[in-house]
Amino acid sequence: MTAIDEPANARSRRTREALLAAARTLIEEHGFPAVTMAQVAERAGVTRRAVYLHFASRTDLLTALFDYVNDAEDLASSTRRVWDAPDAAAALDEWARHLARYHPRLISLARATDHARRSDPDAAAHWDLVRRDWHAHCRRLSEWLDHDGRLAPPWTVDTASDMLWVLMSFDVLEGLVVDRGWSRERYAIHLAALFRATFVSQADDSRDDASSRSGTR
Amino acid sequence: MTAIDEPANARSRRTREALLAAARTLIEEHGFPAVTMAQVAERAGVTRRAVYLHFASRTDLLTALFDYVNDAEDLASSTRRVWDAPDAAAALDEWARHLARYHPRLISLARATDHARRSDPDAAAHWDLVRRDWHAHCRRLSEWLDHDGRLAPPWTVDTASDMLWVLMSFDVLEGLVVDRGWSRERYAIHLAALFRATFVSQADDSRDDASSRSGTR
DNA sequence: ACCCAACTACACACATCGTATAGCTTACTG
DNA sequence: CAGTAAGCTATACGATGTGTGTAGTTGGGT
Repeated sequence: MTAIDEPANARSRRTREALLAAARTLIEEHGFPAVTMAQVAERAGVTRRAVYLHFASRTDLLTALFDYVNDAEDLASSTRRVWDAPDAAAALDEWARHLARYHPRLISLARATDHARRSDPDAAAHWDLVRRDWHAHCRRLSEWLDHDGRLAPPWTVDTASDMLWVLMSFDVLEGLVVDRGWSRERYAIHLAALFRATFVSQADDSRDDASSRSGTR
Repeated sequence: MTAIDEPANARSRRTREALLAAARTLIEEHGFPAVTMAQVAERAGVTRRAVYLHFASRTDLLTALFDYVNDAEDLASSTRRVWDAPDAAAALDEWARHLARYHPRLISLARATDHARRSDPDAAAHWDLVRRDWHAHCRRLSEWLDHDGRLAPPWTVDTASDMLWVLMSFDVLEGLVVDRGWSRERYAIHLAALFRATFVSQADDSRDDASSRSGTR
């Protein structure tokens, strides 16, 4: 899906990258609504018409950019730590750290995509795919917690998944990190505290072998 | 502030109301980006030009509409229950119920305002005022909890206020109630559970006079 | 019956998206 | 090292939407 036009010209590939880079910096500087195709073209050093030779529409450019950044920023290595955790409770901590580590870089693009999806069905479809994927992660965490017997009442796998999922909201992240000036560190710590207090039941932690009992492998 | 143009004509007042009602239903049906001034005018039965005799811009119409609905829906009576609670922990429960009771009616308008503020400084300013007001509520709750000696670690009044504030996010509400199909009841219960587990320390509830000790009056 | 505010009818300037078309340039290929 | 096709430019166009300008018409209040 990423490499549909793979056998493209060298020049073409360069222009495409320049357009994506231009769009990215412009969006991060001024926000998506303020960024026009003309501006992207100008910053990339091409004609406005040329942009449409690479991207069918403004929305198409945005979604391609989102995927591009998602790939470039090495999402996989950040989530691996979550699934490598010894038990579900530790995984939840890592999940909070992952959100604090990885998502801040996506804020402006996520905002842009969220903005676009309100007026464009294509953007909405793309955004839904991304969020569906996130929800699967949250479900996996909830199931793990449940399997370890540490899912606190009144939570079920379903409700915990949903709640974890909405807590990934960029509104939450942006509100704290941007509007209220929280550091990523502070964000990670307090989000982890919220997760733990809310979803993790106080099991017999005195038994030190508890972690080995419930490992993944 | 609401009645700046109070001495207006009877016809003028009727038209203004018709425009607000038209805009409201249209936004709730199709979302703000899809609603044009021409459509609002048509539904209200006036000329597009006439809309600009009542509202300086599309943003102005939106913010006026937000305030109008906020007043009409009787916000005050919904929040009163929070501050009438016997103690801070109960107030937090009421706060969750308030959010589940009152905010769903505002979803489309809040989405619209949030959308508009990305591209319009005036909308951003108005939205900031509303959110500042919300933050004050959250701070009051946190201070009450702290005063009752039931603010759980690692929370401080500052951090708890901020976290409570971002949890008011319409992303959270919309994600659960719209995307995941939660009922308001379910939303209220689980939000209250999250609040309680996260922010309220397990105090000596056995002492039944604890509530009387920490009342507001 | 009068008058002024409120509204209409219509035209304009401007921004932005997306498309069309003819021609020029650059990179690959034989 | 030419030839050629892909990639790009230059320029124009249609469609929508916002917000303004202006002259004329209507209706509510006195």
